[in-house]
Amino acid sequence: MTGRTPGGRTGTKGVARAEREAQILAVAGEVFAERGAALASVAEIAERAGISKPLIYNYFGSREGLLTACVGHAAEVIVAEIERTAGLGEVGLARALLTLDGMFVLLGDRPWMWRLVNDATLGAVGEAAEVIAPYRSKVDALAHDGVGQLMHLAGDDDEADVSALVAVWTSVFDSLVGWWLDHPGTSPAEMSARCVRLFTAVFGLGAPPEIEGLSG
Amino acid sequence: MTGRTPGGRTGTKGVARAEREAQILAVAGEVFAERGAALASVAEIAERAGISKPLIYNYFGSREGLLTACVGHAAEVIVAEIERTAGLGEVGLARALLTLDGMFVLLGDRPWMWRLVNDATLGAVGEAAEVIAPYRSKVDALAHDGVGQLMHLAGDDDEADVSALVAVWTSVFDSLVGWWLDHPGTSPAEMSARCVRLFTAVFGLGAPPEIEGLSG
DNA sequence: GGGATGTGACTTTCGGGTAAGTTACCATGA
DNA sequence: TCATGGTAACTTACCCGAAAGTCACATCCC
Repeated sequence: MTGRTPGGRTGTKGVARAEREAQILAVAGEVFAERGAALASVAEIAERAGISKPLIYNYFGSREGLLTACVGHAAEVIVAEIERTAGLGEVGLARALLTLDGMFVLLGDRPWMWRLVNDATLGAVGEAAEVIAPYRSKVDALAHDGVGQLMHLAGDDDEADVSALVAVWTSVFDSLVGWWLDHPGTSPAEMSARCVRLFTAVFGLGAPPEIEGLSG
Repeated sequence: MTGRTPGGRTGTKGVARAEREAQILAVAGEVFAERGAALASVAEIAERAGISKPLIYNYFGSREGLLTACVGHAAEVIVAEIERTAGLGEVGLARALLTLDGMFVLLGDRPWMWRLVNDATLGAVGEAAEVIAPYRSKVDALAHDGVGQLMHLAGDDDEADVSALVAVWTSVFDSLVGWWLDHPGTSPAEMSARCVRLFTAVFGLGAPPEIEGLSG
């Protein structure tokens, strides 16, 4: 008697387990990315997926489990793409542009993946942080590799300098992808062309002049 | 009878209103920046400040009011500094380096300010978003100005290209400041010197070669 | 009919916010 | 100098809503 059925139907809808799981994962990825991983509620995910909250717990055990699955899947896909382009044999700016281009193509039909993996609130304690750490390490190592080559060419082998430039490059990459995601309707090819123009313009400027007025 | 005093003393501690307000503002700024604006709880702020939660509501009305005060103050200080260095008359990379240097000096004794103003979770709806929007606009306009000069020199006046490069430059600035905040013990002068080295190394590379294998 | 799929209604926890009362400081009058 | 009362500063103990997580039950397909 407790489980009356006034509004919605209860009982199975004939959706296979694997299919439902993939659907939840996709919807959850979008919501986590849109609201921020720490702020999204599983009630909203359930609503957007057209199912009830307990079903999500039935499939993923906990909110943390769901987030972990989303983040793990997205990170794996993204890192694989970065590794692919890094292994193509190009160096320097050419490698950078190839990596960007590959990412634009990859994210074409799941733009939320990038936002999810780079969510700032993931860094907090929790299972998701542990899941994403190794992927972040891999990406950092690849960036360190590429940036190190460039810096060596420029005659600067200071380890702290390389570390700082890795942070900068990672951030440049993120901002270009972010800008692209914020301007839908631009094809990957167009965006890659834009990146080439920007790189050419910026790197064509030459070294900066002497600066006066700095502290110290 | 209700207001018993089992553990801590109740009643005034003789702290003047202005002093207490400044103390709460400073502690709240740190906590908001550390946990993320959307995730920090006023209970933790109260605990770290050594006072009770209702006192904060007495001073700032609501959590939103407290956050707004923190963000507004921090944004004002930071934007003023950026405007100061932007008005110094330098252009291009020299202006960029001066702005960075000024920011390092400014943030020396309140490093949390940067993280707070650039908190990603501030963008969500709420009073704090409205408070920070005009400051963000100002900074964007200044960056747009500087980047536009550079791009014009390089012969690229495409508005979308400029917009994208503004995003990139903002992000580069943020990553350099962030790296510095993550490596305490480095003086502003040392960090500025590092920035000069990095800029010199990167911009000395020259334009990228032709790339093959891009999409499209 | 039995297992897989699915749900309404519930409990629990946590954090924002409030009501009501307590204590210290300080001015005033004698 | 000392009582006295008013006010500013502060706290305990509570309320309330939102979101995580659970339970018993309902439905469908073979």
